[in-house]
Amino acid sequence: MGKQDHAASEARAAGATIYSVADRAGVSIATVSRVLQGATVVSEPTRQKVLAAVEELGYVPLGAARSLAVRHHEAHGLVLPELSGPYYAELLMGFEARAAELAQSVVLVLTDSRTDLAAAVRQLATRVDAIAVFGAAPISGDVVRLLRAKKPVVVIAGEPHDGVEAVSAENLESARELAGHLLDHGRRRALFVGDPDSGPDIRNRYAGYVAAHRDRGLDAAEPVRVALREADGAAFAQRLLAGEYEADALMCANDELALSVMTTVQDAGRDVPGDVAVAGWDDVMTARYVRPGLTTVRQPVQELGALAASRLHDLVSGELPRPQPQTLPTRLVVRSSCGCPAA
Amino acid sequence: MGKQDHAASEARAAGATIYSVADRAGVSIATVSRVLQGATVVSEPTRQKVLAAVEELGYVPLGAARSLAVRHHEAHGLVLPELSGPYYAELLMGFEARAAELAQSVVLVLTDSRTDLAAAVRQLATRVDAIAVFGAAPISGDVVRLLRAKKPVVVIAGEPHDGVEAVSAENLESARELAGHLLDHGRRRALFVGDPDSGPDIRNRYAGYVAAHRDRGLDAAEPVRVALREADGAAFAQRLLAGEYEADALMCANDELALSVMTTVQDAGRDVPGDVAVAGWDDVMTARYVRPGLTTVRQPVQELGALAASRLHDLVSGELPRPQPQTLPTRLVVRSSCGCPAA
DNA sequence: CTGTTAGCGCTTTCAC
DNA sequence: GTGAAAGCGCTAACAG
Repeated sequence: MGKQDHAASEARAAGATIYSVADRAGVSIATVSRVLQGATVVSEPTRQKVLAAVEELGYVPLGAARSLAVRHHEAHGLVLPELSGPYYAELLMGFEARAAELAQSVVLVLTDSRTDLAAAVRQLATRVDAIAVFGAAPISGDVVRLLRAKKPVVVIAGEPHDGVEAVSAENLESARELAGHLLDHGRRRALFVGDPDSGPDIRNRYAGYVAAHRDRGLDAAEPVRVALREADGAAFAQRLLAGEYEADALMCANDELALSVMTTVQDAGRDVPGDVAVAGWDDVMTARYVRPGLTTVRQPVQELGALAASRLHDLVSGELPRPQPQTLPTRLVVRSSCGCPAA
Repeated sequence: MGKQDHAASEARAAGATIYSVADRAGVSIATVSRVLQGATVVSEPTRQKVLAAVEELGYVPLGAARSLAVRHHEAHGLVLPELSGPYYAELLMGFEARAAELAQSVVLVLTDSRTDLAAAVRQLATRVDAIAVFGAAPISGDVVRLLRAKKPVVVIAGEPHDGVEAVSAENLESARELAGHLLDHGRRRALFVGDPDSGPDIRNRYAGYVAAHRDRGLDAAEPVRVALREADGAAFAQRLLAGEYEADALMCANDELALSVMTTVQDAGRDVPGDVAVAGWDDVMTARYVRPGLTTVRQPVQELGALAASRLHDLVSGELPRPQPQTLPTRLVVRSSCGCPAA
């Protein structure tokens, strides 16, 4: 029985199931399933009857039932720290767009809003086929590894853990190029602003900064370890103005930092790049609106998100994980905060 | 049988099910379910055995099976146009955070990346309990209404359709205040830049602009109908510079527009606010970095997202839809692009 | 081309 | 406090 009395619920459209549709169309549920999946051949008249019934009943299939039957969710999970600033938003856009192409839903988890992150991630694993986590997201390696045992995982802008594949943008070489550019403007007291320990991205940017110095037989200074938000930049700028640091160039770990430093310093009457050159990283929208325009490095952020989604899909489809991180190229964007003449 | 040979799969951890866990712990699946849901009372020794088995097997429950059994998804859908610029990103953050509090997953659909939007939304309806769609998202009213028949829907920054509840931020009064502020600076050729037909938000901002004029016995000009992106602002600015319009103040429909207009005009040698005052809407990050600082209106965007998530949850829980739109207050942020002295 | 039927893995009465 | 068993709605053999 059970199955049989589905027919009884036909009336309340809200509860339309494959049974009520089949009933109404005068066919079996298998046929309904067939026309809805567009899979096997169904005679045109039958197909029309079914479609009509679907329409009349306003039938919306229950995804969970399908997932249970086919044994996968057709969904990817994405774990990001937050969405302020353009970086993560673009990453997400790229991820979502590619996932859409691959007919995968995306379920999003923002770690900043979670008190129990491990639980959130476990819960996420419950409803997706694979998960992409941003490298800097404060997820313990344990959780990632645990997950890895059950579902494909790729880390974005992080390092490949044991068996966990990574995708990222190139950092070291472009940082070396950017730092070199600053140095070649004749700056000799270039400071790196940002904490190399806050993640592999920043670590590599600092490494590039060091490399550029080494290339020229110069000594690289220790990094000024500050966090990457606006407020941290402003605070650093105040210390700089107070004479705590001496610098004729600032290579900031990202644009948010660079912009707040630059603005704070300018408001105090200093000239950029005259007194101090400033450079950032990311090429956010604001970078081209400020005066002088901010010299920075453009990352293919959307492509990075898309790559993550693609790899997830590959992995779900049985592809082998790539041990080496997939690295996307970046590009130095020279404007005038570095000392170059305005365009 | 079927059920019985679940035991056989115990070996391959990847396929751990509630059966293998029960088996391993020497209890029934009902008991496993109980300890995992923390629902009914389970003796401490039993609970420990189960937990141990879960741990050893690395058991990750299958969300779809639970959803099917409990007959809801514990997930909310959110349909947004895209994520460039801070507005949608903040909305999403607010939505996600509140959804997390309510123990709901969020599955995101970006319309700009979809070719077949209606299909995407139908597909979304398949896996969530309720859906929030941004008012300006190009979803036909039909789709929304169809959905409405099956699942709770709330529209964000849109208008309450028949039975579809709306949440939004206050626009008209703050627009009136902003326009009045411009006018009270003595500006007499204030133009509204943006297309009132692009959505209820903009329509109300224009209405406020008109009201401010009426308040003062002035005639309001027709709106300059341009889209809301950076490029549209620059294009308009060029036409302005070419003398196609005459204006001593520009009230732009959003900050993105305002910023590109302001920068373009400045680069051509005009003074802001000397030659022309500029105001925007949204209070994006850039608004406080440019010089002069952009006068704008701050919207409680995150709260708006949170409100949408809350309402969705209420609706799912059987609350009645509110016929009137829930409106959140906004606030005029005066900086110096309007003609006020810099702080 | 279409119908029957056996699960997919979990929750939830109902007994004991 | 614990187990047995009946579904939740859908897909996918397997027959016919």
